[in-house]
Amino acid sequence: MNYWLLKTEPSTFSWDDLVRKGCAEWDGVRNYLARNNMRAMAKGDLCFIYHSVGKPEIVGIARVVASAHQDSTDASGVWQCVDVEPVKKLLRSIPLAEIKSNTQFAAMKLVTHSRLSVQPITADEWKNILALV
DNA sequence: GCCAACGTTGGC
DNA sequence: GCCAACGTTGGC
Repeated sequence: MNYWLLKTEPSTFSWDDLVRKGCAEWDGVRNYLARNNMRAMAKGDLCFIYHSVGKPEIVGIARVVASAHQDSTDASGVWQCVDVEPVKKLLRSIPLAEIKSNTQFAAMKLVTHSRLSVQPITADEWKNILALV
């Protein structure tokens, strides 16, 4: 099983929106690297949901329920998305500042490639983030 | 195929 | 609101 981080602007689609829907297409991604990462995602993989803009922080955990398929918001057929469902909200959101200030996360894509919206997370990073909660 | 111009993302 | 980082576009 692999781990991932999904970024979203809460004003567009927030953690609460995901909980309300129960299951959602992670659509609207228009970046090739992010798309390739989604293609590598398998059913059952776990993802951190990260809120960008405003209050940057990791807010919850979601599970992949369908691997990459056509993005229904894209007519060209170029873009794909996965389906995710909420697993649980973190008891305490982990702010970006806290991740940046901790040297054990220096190699995280969130730090080194801050604009990538779908990122792989290593098992160690996953475990260490959860240890902060 | 290079690179300048431009648009977007997203932290601060 | 500013600006750095980065992706994309298009002229040559």
